[in-house]
Amino acid sequence: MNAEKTTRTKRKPHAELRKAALSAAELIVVEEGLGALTARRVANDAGCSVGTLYNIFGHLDGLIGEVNLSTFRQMAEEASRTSRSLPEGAGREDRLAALARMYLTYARTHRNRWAAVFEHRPQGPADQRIQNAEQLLFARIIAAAGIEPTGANQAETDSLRMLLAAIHGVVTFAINRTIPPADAERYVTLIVQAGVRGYREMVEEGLL
Amino acid sequence: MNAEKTTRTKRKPHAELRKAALSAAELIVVEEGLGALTARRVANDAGCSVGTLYNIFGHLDGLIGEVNLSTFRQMAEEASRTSRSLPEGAGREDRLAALARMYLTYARTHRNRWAAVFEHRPQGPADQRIQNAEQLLFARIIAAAGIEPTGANQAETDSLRMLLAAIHGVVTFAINRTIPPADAERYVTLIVQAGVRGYREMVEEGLL
DNA sequence: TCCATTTTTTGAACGGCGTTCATATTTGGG
DNA sequence: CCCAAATATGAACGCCGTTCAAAAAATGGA
Repeated sequence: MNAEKTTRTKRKPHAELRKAALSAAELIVVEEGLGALTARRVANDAGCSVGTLYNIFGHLDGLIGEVNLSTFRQMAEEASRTSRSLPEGAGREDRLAALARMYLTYARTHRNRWAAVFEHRPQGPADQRIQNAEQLLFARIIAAAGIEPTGANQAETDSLRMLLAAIHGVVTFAINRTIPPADAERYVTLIVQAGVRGYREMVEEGLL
Repeated sequence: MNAEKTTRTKRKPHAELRKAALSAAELIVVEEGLGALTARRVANDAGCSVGTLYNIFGHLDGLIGEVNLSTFRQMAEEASRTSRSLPEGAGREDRLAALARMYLTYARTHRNRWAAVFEHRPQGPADQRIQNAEQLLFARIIAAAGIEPTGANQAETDSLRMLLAAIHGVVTFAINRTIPPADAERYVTLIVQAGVRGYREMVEEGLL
């Protein structure tokens, strides 16, 4: 007997509800932070029961993961926008500095979204999609900086990753008020300049 | 009438209980992470009721703050230990690189404690003691790097703060597996080298 | 059309959370 | 010894994430 015969077609794959829940969740995170996101509130705002939410997203982590995915996509889009707004002949240092300032501005403007991404790091293998989105963001930034992602010069990509990590650190400290927030913009610009110079010098010294 | 007369001496200022609760809380954080720290568990482990915990610490945040304070102190102690273990004539770059590796090692060895410090940032003015402890840690690191904390050269202190932020970013990304953990030690060393060179060059260029 | 079957939705329920508070207990000066 | 002040208690409140039996809705064949 044909097994295919008995499989029923899935009805509405709760597409609309999924979107509604996601919008509700994003709104809550944006306005009140990840801590305010609860299953009951999302269900209420989306107009369904908590059980239905669990049918759609599995666990609440799934919903949070979706919100964070969209945050990474938003940041990647912002990086592209920043890149396009730069003058054609801008050098690498200027491009990187502009992207670094964009990252700082994003973190400040979308503070809760930005924080949520780092507050909630799933550690299972479920975190693959997030990793992918993060790598995509980095690829976009590296491309926006005007570097071809040819695997030829691994040292160059490596040092760019390090620079991004360094920028992230400065932004984190600025948000945490570990360094004076007023200095943050100057700092991110400086660290790009220092990083570019340090990298260049180390290449010349043959250290890379 | 003498007001002093009517004030009763405080009995046991729950000194022992406070210590017991703190030890219990630290053990829970170290072994299971900040998420596992609950008032009921601490009360149970310390041998008191939840209400008593609230009498001692005000809110649970107070208890968490104490744990985080002790983490900063532990890290400051570690920085001093690392400094002492360096050869007498070690240069600044080597000292900073050693301290950066120490920071990475601490984050890995005491992962839950380290994460707790950044997971829980109080934003009220209650965060003053944490800020102080953090600044103390930085001062120790800067001293351990062999720099006199004279206010003379502000640019030097500024750039060191930036370097610490950069190191923090690399360590964060390594812990998050945003950059390959296997590369982390090399990365933190490299970023110190690049930072020192970039700073030096920018001073020569008159940019600082 | 109608009904058996599958899929989806529901809301109550469970245990645990932070926090509060009336009550009980302990304390030390007179 | 007694009593007022300090301290400790544990039950209670409203919330949380999560589960699940039962209800409701949707489907496809007769």
